[in-house]
Amino acid sequence: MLEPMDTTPGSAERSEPSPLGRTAGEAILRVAQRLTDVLAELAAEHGLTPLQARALRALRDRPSQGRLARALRCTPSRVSLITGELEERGLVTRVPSRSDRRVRVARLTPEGEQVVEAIGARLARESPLTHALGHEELRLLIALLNRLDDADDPAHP
Amino acid sequence: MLEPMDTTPGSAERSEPSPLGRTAGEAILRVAQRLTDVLAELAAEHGLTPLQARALRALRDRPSQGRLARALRCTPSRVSLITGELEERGLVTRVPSRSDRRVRVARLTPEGEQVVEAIGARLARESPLTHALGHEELRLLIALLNRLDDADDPAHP
DNA sequence: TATTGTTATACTCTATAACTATA
DNA sequence: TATAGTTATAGAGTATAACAATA
Repeated sequence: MLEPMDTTPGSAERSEPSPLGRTAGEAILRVAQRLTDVLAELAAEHGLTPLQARALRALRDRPSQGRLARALRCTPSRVSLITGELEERGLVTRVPSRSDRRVRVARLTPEGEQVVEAIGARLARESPLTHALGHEELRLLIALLNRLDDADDPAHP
Repeated sequence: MLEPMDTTPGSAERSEPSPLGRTAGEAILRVAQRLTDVLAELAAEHGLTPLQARALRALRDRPSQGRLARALRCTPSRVSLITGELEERGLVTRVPSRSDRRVRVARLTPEGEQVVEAIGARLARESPLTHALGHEELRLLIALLNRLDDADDPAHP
Protein backbone atom coordinates (compact mmCIF):
# COMPACT_ATOMS: atom_id res chain seq x y z
CA MET A 1 0.00 0.00 0.00
CA LEU A 2 2.71 2.45 -0.96
CA GLU A 3 3.84 4.23 2.18
CA PRO A 4 4.05 8.01 2.55
CA MET A 5 7.72 8.12 1.54
CA ASP A 6 8.59 11.03 3.77
CA THR A 7 11.29 13.14 2.19
CA THR A 8 10.78 15.75 4.88
CA PRO A 9 10.61 18.63 2.47
CA GLY A 10 8.89 20.56 5.19
CA SER A 11 12.23 21.62 6.55
CA ALA A 12 14.29 20.88 3.46
CA GLU A 13 12.40 23.43 1.45
CA ARG A 14 13.56 26.39 3.39
CA SER A 15 17.24 26.06 2.47
CA GLU A 16 18.35 28.11 -0.53
CA PRO A 17 19.80 26.54 -3.68
CA SER A 18 23.43 25.52 -3.43
CA PRO A 19 25.76 23.29 -5.45
CA LEU A 20 24.16 20.20 -4.01
CA GLY A 21 20.84 21.92 -3.51
CA ARG A 22 18.24 22.31 -6.17
CA THR A 23 20.37 21.14 -9.06
CA ALA A 24 19.06 18.65 -11.55
CA GLY A 25 21.18 15.98 -9.94
CA GLU A 26 19.65 16.68 -6.58
CA ALA A 27 16.14 16.63 -8.00
CA ILE A 28 16.67 13.45 -9.92
CA LEU A 29 18.20 11.71 -6.96
CA ARG A 30 15.22 12.59 -4.81
CA VAL A 31 12.65 11.53 -7.36
CA ALA A 32 14.60 8.37 -8.01
CA GLN A 33 14.64 7.60 -4.31
CA ARG A 34 10.87 7.82 -4.26
CA LEU A 35 10.52 5.59 -7.30
CA THR A 36 12.99 3.13 -5.87
CA ASP A 37 10.88 2.88 -2.76
CA VAL A 38 7.77 2.33 -4.82
CA LEU A 39 9.50 -0.39 -6.77
CA ALA A 40 10.61 -2.05 -3.55
CA GLU A 41 7.06 -2.16 -2.27
CA LEU A 42 5.64 -3.49 -5.49
CA ALA A 43 8.32 -6.18 -5.57
CA ALA A 44 7.55 -7.08 -1.98
CA GLU A 45 3.91 -7.60 -2.88
CA HIS A 46 5.11 -10.40 -5.13
CA GLY A 47 7.44 -11.72 -2.46
CA LEU A 48 10.49 -10.42 -4.28
CA THR A 49 13.42 -8.28 -3.21
CA PRO A 50 14.14 -5.20 -5.30
CA LEU A 51 17.17 -6.89 -6.80
CA GLN A 52 15.16 -9.95 -7.77
CA ALA A 53 12.62 -7.72 -9.45
CA ARG A 54 15.36 -5.91 -11.33
CA ALA A 55 16.85 -9.23 -12.35
CA LEU A 56 13.51 -10.43 -13.60
CA ARG A 57 13.09 -7.35 -15.71
CA ALA A 58 16.64 -7.53 -17.06
CA LEU A 59 16.06 -11.14 -18.07
CA ARG A 60 13.73 -10.04 -20.83
CA ASP A 61 16.88 -9.42 -22.84
CA ARG A 62 18.08 -12.99 -22.29
CA PRO A 63 21.56 -12.08 -21.09
CA SER A 64 24.16 -14.53 -19.94
CA GLN A 65 24.54 -14.58 -16.20
CA GLY A 66 27.80 -12.71 -16.44
CA ARG A 67 26.14 -9.97 -18.42
CA LEU A 68 23.27 -9.95 -15.98
CA ALA A 69 25.73 -9.43 -13.16
CA ARG A 70 27.10 -6.32 -14.85
CA ALA A 71 23.60 -5.01 -15.47
CA LEU A 72 22.67 -5.47 -11.82
CA ARG A 73 26.04 -4.27 -10.58
CA CYS A 74 26.67 -7.32 -8.50
CA THR A 75 28.93 -10.34 -8.69
CA PRO A 76 28.28 -13.46 -10.76
CA SER A 77 28.07 -15.45 -7.56
CA ARG A 78 25.16 -13.35 -6.46
CA VAL A 79 23.43 -13.75 -9.82
CA SER A 80 23.80 -17.46 -9.45
CA LEU A 81 21.97 -17.42 -6.14
CA ILE A 82 19.27 -15.05 -7.34
CA THR A 83 18.46 -16.91 -10.52
CA GLY A 84 18.43 -20.09 -8.48
CA GLU A 85 15.78 -18.67 -6.19
CA LEU A 86 13.75 -17.36 -9.10
CA GLU A 87 13.97 -20.77 -10.72
CA GLU A 88 12.70 -22.46 -7.57
CA ARG A 89 9.66 -20.21 -7.73
CA GLY A 90 9.07 -21.15 -11.32
CA LEU A 91 9.66 -17.64 -12.62
CA VAL A 92 12.68 -18.51 -14.74
CA THR A 93 14.35 -21.56 -16.23
CA ARG A 94 18.06 -22.01 -16.78
CA VAL A 95 19.06 -24.02 -19.81
CA PRO A 96 22.60 -24.67 -21.05
CA SER A 97 23.46 -22.85 -24.24
CA ARG A 98 24.04 -25.15 -27.20
CA SER A 99 26.85 -23.05 -28.64
CA ASP A 100 28.81 -22.91 -25.38
CA ARG A 101 27.82 -25.43 -22.80
CA ARG A 102 29.50 -23.51 -20.01
CA VAL A 103 26.88 -20.78 -20.14
CA ARG A 104 23.40 -21.32 -18.77
CA VAL A 105 20.90 -18.96 -20.31
CA ALA A 106 18.13 -17.89 -17.97
CA ARG A 107 14.75 -17.29 -19.55
CA LEU A 108 11.49 -16.03 -18.10
CA THR A 109 8.69 -18.53 -17.78
CA PRO A 110 5.19 -17.37 -18.73
CA GLU A 111 4.57 -16.83 -15.05
CA GLY A 112 7.75 -14.80 -14.82
CA GLU A 113 6.69 -12.62 -17.73
CA GLN A 114 3.38 -12.14 -16.02
CA VAL A 115 5.02 -10.86 -12.84
CA VAL A 116 7.21 -8.44 -14.78
CA GLU A 117 4.16 -7.14 -16.58
CA ALA A 118 2.20 -6.80 -13.37
CA ILE A 119 4.91 -4.86 -11.59
CA GLY A 120 5.48 -2.66 -14.62
CA ALA A 121 1.82 -1.87 -14.99
CA ARG A 122 1.43 -0.93 -11.37
CA LEU A 123 4.62 1.11 -11.41
CA ALA A 124 3.29 3.08 -14.35
CA ARG A 125 -0.05 3.58 -12.67
CA GLU A 126 1.11 4.15 -9.11
CA SER A 127 4.20 6.28 -9.53
CA PRO A 128 4.42 9.99 -8.81
CA LEU A 129 5.13 10.39 -12.51
CA THR A 130 1.68 9.63 -13.74
CA HIS A 131 0.03 11.53 -10.94
CA ALA A 132 1.84 14.81 -11.21
CA LEU A 133 2.40 15.21 -14.94
CA GLY A 134 0.20 15.40 -17.99
CA HIS A 135 0.74 13.22 -21.02
CA GLU A 136 2.64 15.81 -22.96
CA GLU A 137 4.94 16.66 -20.09
CA LEU A 138 5.50 13.00 -19.47
CA ARG A 139 6.60 12.45 -23.05
CA LEU A 140 8.92 15.42 -22.79
CA LEU A 141 10.42 14.08 -19.59
CA ILE A 142 10.94 10.67 -21.11
CA ALA A 143 12.64 12.21 -24.12
CA LEU A 144 15.02 14.20 -21.93
CA LEU A 145 15.83 11.24 -19.72
CA ASN A 146 16.46 8.96 -22.66
CA ARG A 147 18.87 11.51 -24.02
CA LEU A 148 20.72 11.31 -20.73
CA ASP A 149 20.67 7.58 -20.77
CA ASP A 150 21.95 7.20 -24.29
CA ALA A 151 24.64 9.82 -24.10
CA ASP A 152 27.76 9.79 -22.00
CA ASP A 153 27.89 6.03 -21.70
CA PRO A 154 31.57 5.35 -22.26
CA ALA A 155 31.37 1.60 -22.71
CA HIS A 156 29.09 -0.23 -25.09
CA PRO A 157 30.75 -3.67 -25.11
CA MET B 1 37.46 7.78 -11.29
CA LEU B 2 33.92 7.33 -12.49
CA GLU B 3 33.69 3.87 -13.97
CA PRO B 4 31.99 3.02 -17.26
CA MET B 5 28.71 2.26 -15.52
CA ASP B 6 27.71 -0.44 -17.95
CA THR B 7 23.96 -0.55 -18.34
CA THR B 8 24.36 -2.93 -21.29
CA PRO B 9 22.00 -1.02 -23.53
CA GLY B 10 23.69 -2.72 -26.43
CA SER B 11 21.31 -5.60 -26.06
CA ALA B 12 18.64 -3.80 -24.04
CA GLU B 13 17.93 -1.47 -26.90
CA ARG B 14 16.49 -4.09 -29.13
CA SER B 15 13.48 -4.90 -26.96
CA GLU B 16 10.34 -2.99 -27.84
CA PRO B 17 8.52 -0.73 -25.37
CA SER B 18 6.41 -2.54 -22.83
CA PRO B 19 4.82 -1.58 -19.50
CA LEU B 20 8.15 -1.78 -17.79
CA GLY B 21 10.07 -0.84 -20.91
CA ARG B 22 10.65 2.68 -22.06
CA THR B 23 8.25 4.35 -19.68
CA ALA B 24 9.25 7.42 -17.76
CA GLY B 25 9.64 5.30 -14.66
CA GLU B 26 12.01 2.99 -16.42
CA ALA B 27 14.04 5.87 -17.81
CA ILE B 28 14.23 7.67 -14.52
CA LEU B 29 15.24 4.55 -12.67
CA ARG B 30 18.07 3.95 -15.08
CA VAL B 31 19.34 7.51 -15.00
CA ALA B 32 19.03 7.51 -11.25
CA GLN B 33 21.08 4.34 -11.05
CA ARG B 34 23.83 6.03 -12.99
CA LEU B 35 23.74 9.13 -10.82
CA THR B 36 23.69 7.00 -7.71
CA ASP B 37 26.83 5.27 -8.89
CA VAL B 38 28.49 8.59 -9.58
CA LEU B 39 27.58 9.83 -6.14
CA ALA B 40 28.97 6.67 -4.59
CA GLU B 41 32.29 7.17 -6.30
CA LEU B 42 32.53 10.81 -5.36
CA ALA B 43 31.72 9.96 -1.78
CA ALA B 44 34.36 7.25 -1.81
CA GLU B 45 36.95 9.78 -2.92
CA HIS B 46 36.34 11.51 0.40
CA GLY B 47 36.39 8.23 2.28
CA LEU B 48 32.64 8.29 2.78
CA THR B 49 29.91 5.76 2.11
CA PRO B 50 26.96 6.93 0.03
CA LEU B 51 24.78 7.07 3.11
CA GLN B 52 27.31 9.15 4.99
CA ALA B 53 27.41 11.57 2.08
CA ARG B 54 23.64 11.78 2.02
CA ALA B 55 23.63 12.35 5.77
CA LEU B 56 26.17 15.12 5.43
CA ARG B 57 24.06 16.84 2.82
CA ALA B 58 20.85 16.42 4.81
CA LEU B 59 22.52 17.97 7.84
CA ARG B 60 22.53 21.36 6.19
CA ASP B 61 18.95 21.62 7.37
CA ARG B 62 19.96 20.94 10.98
CA PRO B 63 17.43 18.20 11.60
CA SER B 64 17.13 16.25 14.81
CA GLN B 65 18.56 12.78 14.52
CA GLY B 66 15.12 11.30 14.41
CA ARG B 67 14.19 13.52 11.52
CA LEU B 68 17.46 12.68 9.83
CA ALA B 69 16.62 9.01 10.14
CA ARG B 70 13.37 9.53 8.27
CA ALA B 71 15.12 11.55 5.59
CA LEU B 72 17.70 8.80 5.08
CA ARG B 73 15.13 6.04 5.42
CA CYS B 74 17.03 4.24 8.11
CA THR B 75 16.65 3.67 11.83
CA PRO B 76 17.67 6.13 14.53
CA SER B 77 20.21 3.60 15.73
CA ARG B 78 21.93 3.76 12.39
CA VAL B 79 21.91 7.56 12.42
CA SER B 80 23.54 7.44 15.79
CA LEU B 81 26.41 5.37 14.44
CA ILE B 82 26.80 7.43 11.29
CA THR B 83 26.84 10.80 12.98
CA GLY B 84 29.28 9.35 15.47
CA GLU B 85 31.67 8.41 12.70
CA LEU B 86 31.26 11.78 11.02
CA GLU B 87 31.96 13.47 14.31
CA GLU B 88 35.15 11.45 14.79
CA ARG B 89 36.33 12.73 11.44
CA GLY B 90 35.58 16.28 12.46
CA LEU B 91 32.89 16.78 9.83
CA VAL B 92 30.06 17.36 12.29
CA THR B 93 29.56 18.24 15.93
CA ARG B 94 26.73 17.05 18.14
CA VAL B 95 25.55 19.48 20.77
CA PRO B 96 22.63 19.01 23.15
CA SER B 97 19.68 21.23 22.41
CA ARG B 98 18.98 23.81 25.09
CA SER B 99 15.21 23.55 24.78
CA ASP B 100 15.17 19.76 25.12
CA ARG B 101 18.28 18.23 26.48
CA ARG B 102 17.37 14.79 25.19
CA VAL B 103 17.99 15.81 21.60
CA ARG B 104 21.49 16.26 20.28
CA VAL B 105 21.55 18.53 17.26
CA ALA B 106 24.18 17.64 14.71
CA ARG B 107 25.76 20.51 12.82
CA LEU B 108 28.28 20.60 10.02
CA THR B 109 31.72 21.88 10.87
CA PRO B 110 33.39 24.19 8.36
CA GLU B 111 35.28 21.17 7.09
CA GLY B 112 32.01 19.29 6.75
CA GLU B 113 30.47 22.12 4.76
CA GLN B 114 33.52 22.07 2.55
CA VAL B 115 33.12 18.38 1.77
CA VAL B 116 29.45 18.83 0.93
CA GLU B 117 30.33 21.68 -1.38
CA ALA B 118 33.10 19.70 -3.03
CA ILE B 119 30.94 16.67 -3.71
CA GLY B 120 28.11 18.82 -4.94
CA ALA B 121 30.32 20.76 -7.30
CA ARG B 122 31.84 17.63 -8.77
CA LEU B 123 28.46 15.97 -9.05
CA ALA B 124 27.18 18.94 -11.01
CA ARG B 125 30.23 18.94 -13.23
CA GLU B 126 30.72 15.20 -13.62
CA SER B 127 27.21 13.91 -14.05
CA PRO B 128 25.65 12.77 -17.31
CA LEU B 129 23.23 15.66 -16.82
CA THR B 130 25.63 18.43 -17.60
CA HIS B 131 27.27 16.54 -20.40
CA ALA B 132 24.23 15.57 -22.39
CA LEU B 133 21.90 18.54 -21.95
CA GLY B 134 22.10 22.22 -22.71
CA HIS B 135 21.30 24.88 -20.14
CA GLU B 136 17.77 25.41 -21.29
CA GLU B 137 16.95 21.72 -21.36
CA LEU B 138 18.51 21.31 -17.97
CA ARG B 139 16.30 23.99 -16.51
CA LEU B 140 13.28 22.35 -18.07
CA LEU B 141 14.24 18.99 -16.64
CA ILE B 142 14.73 20.47 -13.19
CA ALA B 143 11.35 22.13 -13.36
CA LEU B 144 9.64 18.88 -14.31
CA LEU B 145 11.41 16.90 -11.63
CA ASN B 146 10.64 19.43 -8.95
CA ARG B 147 7.01 19.20 -9.90
CA LEU B 148 7.22 15.48 -9.33
CA ASP B 149 8.96 15.94 -6.06
CA ASP B 150 6.56 18.49 -4.67
CA ALA B 151 3.39 16.78 -5.77
CA ASP B 152 2.04 13.47 -4.68
CA ASP B 153 3.75 13.52 -1.33
CA PRO B 154 0.96 12.37 0.98
CA ALA B 155 2.61 13.26 4.29
CA HIS B 156 4.07 16.61 5.23
CA PRO B 157 4.41 16.20 9.02
C1' DT C 1 45.36 -22.16 -20.10
C1' DA C 2 41.24 -19.14 -19.85
C1' DT C 3 36.40 -18.62 -18.93
C1' DT C 4 31.39 -19.58 -17.20
C1' DG C 5 29.02 -20.58 -13.57
C1' DT C 6 28.58 -22.55 -8.68
C1' DT C 7 29.56 -23.19 -3.74
C1' DA C 8 31.77 -21.94 0.79
C1' DT C 9 33.24 -18.61 3.68
C1' DA C 10 33.65 -14.20 5.60
C1' DC C 11 32.54 -9.53 5.90
C1' DT C 12 29.51 -5.37 5.80
C1' DC C 13 25.34 -3.25 6.30
C1' DT C 14 21.05 -2.57 8.69
C1' DA C 15 17.38 -3.47 11.86
C1' DT C 16 15.31 -4.96 16.41
C1' DA C 17 15.50 -4.86 21.16
C1' DA C 18 17.21 -3.46 25.58
C1' DC C 19 18.96 0.57 27.99
C1' DT C 20 19.85 5.62 29.70
C1' DA C 21 18.49 10.13 30.33
C1' DT C 22 15.26 13.73 29.95
C1' DA C 23 10.51 15.35 29.58
C1' DT D 1 4.53 7.42 31.23
C1' DA D 2 6.51 8.72 26.85
C1' DT D 3 10.30 10.19 23.88
C1' DA D 4 15.44 11.13 21.92
C1' DG D 5 19.23 8.95 21.49
C1' DT D 6 22.69 5.12 22.32
C1' DT D 7 24.49 0.36 22.61
C1' DA D 8 24.30 -4.78 21.92
C1' DT D 9 22.88 -8.39 19.39
C1' DA D 10 21.21 -10.74 15.48
C1' DG D 11 19.90 -11.03 10.71
C1' DA D 12 20.07 -9.97 5.79
C1' DG D 13 22.83 -8.81 1.91
C1' DT D 14 27.02 -9.00 -0.64
C1' DA D 15 31.68 -10.00 -2.00
C1' DT D 16 36.01 -12.86 -2.27
C1' DA D 17 38.02 -17.05 -2.99
C1' DA D 18 38.20 -21.86 -4.09
C1' DC D 19 36.05 -25.14 -7.20
C1' DA D 20 33.97 -27.70 -11.38
C1' DA D 21 33.11 -28.05 -16.17
C1' DT D 22 33.80 -26.55 -20.72
C1' DA D 23 36.33 -24.02 -24.19
